[in-house]
Amino acid sequence: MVTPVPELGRFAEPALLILVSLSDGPKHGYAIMADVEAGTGRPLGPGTLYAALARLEERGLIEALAPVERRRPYRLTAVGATAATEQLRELSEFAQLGLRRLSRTTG
Amino acid sequence: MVTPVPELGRFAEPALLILVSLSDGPKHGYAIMADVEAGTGRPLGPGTLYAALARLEERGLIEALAPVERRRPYRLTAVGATAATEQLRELSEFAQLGLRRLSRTTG
DNA sequence: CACTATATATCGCACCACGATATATCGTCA
DNA sequence: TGACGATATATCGTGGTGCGATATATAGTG
Repeated sequence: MVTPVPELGRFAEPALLILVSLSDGPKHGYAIMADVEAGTGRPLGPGTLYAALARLEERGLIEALAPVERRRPYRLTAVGATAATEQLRELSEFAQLGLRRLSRTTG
Repeated sequence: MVTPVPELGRFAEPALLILVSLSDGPKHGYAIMADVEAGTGRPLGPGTLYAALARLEERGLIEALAPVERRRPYRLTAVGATAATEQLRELSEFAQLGLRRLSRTTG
């Protein structure tokens, strides 16, 4: 049997998943989908992906590179890298706090 | 000046924020709001809170205790604790991965 | 030649985050 | 006592967006 633990909504913001994927180096949409699914075990469908990419570019966190064949690669901007780093730091801190508390309770 | 780094959407799922807050021990809504804001620096308004509480109870991740005065406290269930722990572990792992990648890129 | 993988795009629905607003009680200070 | 701020819960409306479904097209492979 799968799903031993009930779903607790989303794992992380699709936007953050994308930024982390791009922190590896520039990638195009389809590669991001594959990378995210491989890295987190959760699928990131095209509907979610391309909408999020458009928003991230619009907000200057990523930027489009010259298309190669059919591929439309994106690169993390400095602003995007900073934003992602900050959010990940806070997220990590939060996760540690939560795990500490939970292990104290659960034993 | 504040906001040196642009907003990157939500910080974490309100549901997870609530579960972590309750991992400390039972709390009522208003106390959760204060706790979350104190712990993460981000406000959790009543609209978000009470809707999320209802959903979490419905799904068996938290349970209501007997009201005391005006207060309606909630407690984390065993299922909720397991779900939260699992999600936090994944989140932590993801954050570490992201930070490792980003520090490699940024230098 | 058929089928799968690669690749991007868009639509529509449903969910939900969240500010605003309402209501009520309690404490306290003038 | 009366005003005010803090405590406490509830609900509504709207905008944002997650995400499955669908469409389209090309490249590779058996």
